[in-house]
Amino acid sequence: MTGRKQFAVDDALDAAVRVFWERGYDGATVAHLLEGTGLGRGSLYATFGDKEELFLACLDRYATTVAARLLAALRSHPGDPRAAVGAMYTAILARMQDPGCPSGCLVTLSAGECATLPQRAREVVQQLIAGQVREVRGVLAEGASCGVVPHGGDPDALAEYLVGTAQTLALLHRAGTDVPTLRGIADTALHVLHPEVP
Amino acid sequence: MTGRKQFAVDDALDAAVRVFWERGYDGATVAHLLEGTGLGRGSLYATFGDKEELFLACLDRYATTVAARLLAALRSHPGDPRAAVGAMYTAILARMQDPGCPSGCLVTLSAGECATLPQRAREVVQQLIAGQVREVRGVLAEGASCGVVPHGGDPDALAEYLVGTAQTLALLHRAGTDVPTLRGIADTALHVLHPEVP
DNA sequence: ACATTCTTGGACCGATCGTTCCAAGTAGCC
DNA sequence: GGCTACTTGGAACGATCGGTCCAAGAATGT
Repeated sequence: MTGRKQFAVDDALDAAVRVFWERGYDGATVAHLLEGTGLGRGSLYATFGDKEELFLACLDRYATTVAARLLAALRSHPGDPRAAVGAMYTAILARMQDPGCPSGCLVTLSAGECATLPQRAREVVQQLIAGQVREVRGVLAEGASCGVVPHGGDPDALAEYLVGTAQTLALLHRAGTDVPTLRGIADTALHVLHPEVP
Repeated sequence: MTGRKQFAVDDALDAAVRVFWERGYDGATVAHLLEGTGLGRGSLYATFGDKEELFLACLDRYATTVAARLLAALRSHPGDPRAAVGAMYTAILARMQDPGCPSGCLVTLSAGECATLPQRAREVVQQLIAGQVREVRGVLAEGASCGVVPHGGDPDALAEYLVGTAQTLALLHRAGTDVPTLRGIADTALHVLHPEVP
């Protein structure tokens, strides 16, 4: 029919990300992916390989586009960990109010699916979460050297806790919790960085 | 072959809970349920109806057995919300170290699956989460009247936050996080109930 | 103009999904 | 001991799953 590709690979990838984001790895069928991307079977398999490979490509795409914006928010307040993490939470909540965006977070969704995920996908998901923790830990360390993080406990646990809270927001959003309630949860979580209270 | 039932319904239900708990609603096939319960197709369908009805029965069973134990821990420290929620977290973490128990929590797992769950199941999951929040809110209110909860913000948000943290523990456990790390997260989260710090 | 290379949509595949159905057989009742 | 009511395991069902294959046709190079 054509000779050269009739579509932009990145556009199709974005569409596939959206399908997985809406339905999860198991819940997204190839038929859903075909409908979402607008591709035919031949094009999809020739371009992306099988469902697992496509999913891995989608995780990567998600990390470099969607998650990257959250990371930018996190880094936008150097030296002030509370403002940095707060900005990340705010960015997450803002995205949830975009009706064009699926609910929750692809990484959180996939983390819940870990038990039934292909091994490579499970490993990538774990790496993505570990990467988020590493980023937050970096921000905290930077702030601690400026004397802004007065927390007395384990800094590693603090970073995991803050990332875990972000995943809580995504999970509860997926379960139908409204954004104002999530805002309250995020604000409450940030009190840990604030022993002297609001 | 028999004339009267050859198995205890509650035992079969417990086995089915375990299967759903391990693989989620979508991931658990009827074949898995047959293997897990040891029943034949005829017995399973005659006793529990279709997969959705069985799942609803499993959610109920889970709530009245597994979740009930966590609730008991929560209520075991009347007047001391921090000890109460801490005991609940400890009970969650203790269960995770039981090798005979699937990882995470059936409710949390199902919350992540909400988008692809049958409507009635989704509603039940939301009700279960709302019930947990109500319980924690009750404990907090009881403690506040005793002057133990010094938090200045929204008490509803505080309850949702504490339940959300429990779900974080379950989600991260499912994703492979080890229990000591989860312990650190739980301890960090409890600092919110402790403005004057450890 | 021709041959080659690549893309494309759909037909098609075996496997597996959830569900229905039924012959075989047992327990309880009169 | 016959009759009814019930349970049971497995056969079988249509639908759908992920994946393969291929004829048709368009772009490229010479």
